[in-house]
Amino acid sequence: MRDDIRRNMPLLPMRIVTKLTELTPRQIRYYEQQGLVNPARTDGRQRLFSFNDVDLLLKIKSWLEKGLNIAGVRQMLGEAQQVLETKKDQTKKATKELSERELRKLLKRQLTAGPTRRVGETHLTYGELTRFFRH
DNA sequence: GTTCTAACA
DNA sequence: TGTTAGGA
Repeated sequence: MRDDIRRNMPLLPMRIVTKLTELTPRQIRYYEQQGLVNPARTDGRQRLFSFNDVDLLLKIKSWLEKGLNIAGVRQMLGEAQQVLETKKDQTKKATKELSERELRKLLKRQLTAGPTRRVGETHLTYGELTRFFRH
């Protein structure tokens, strides 16, 4: 699979990735700190992202927008990994289905757990989100 | 001009 | 998360 090599080739600097993902450099660096992504480095300090990195950042972004926290995203990534390791073919479809299932599970788990929400950004309130689940 | 790390009126 | 300081 030569295509994988291409997708994993570190080519994109911060500025490009911020435009591609609509994320701030601060957010991207923070996600890296949390172990969600691990972009390559140039001379030892500047980050270089691959197209796969960008894809991953977009997934992370969508998950966070759906109400997951960092821990939730980690679990989603773990799920995706397990699926990839298990089913070597049809991974795309399998991953997506399982992810949707896990997403619901994680959301409910987090909401039941309590206020893990932060002060700053809060589009979704407890009531708005919990009504999608049967209690 | 860009990006990096660390830190917080 | 934003923003700023101080360097590379």
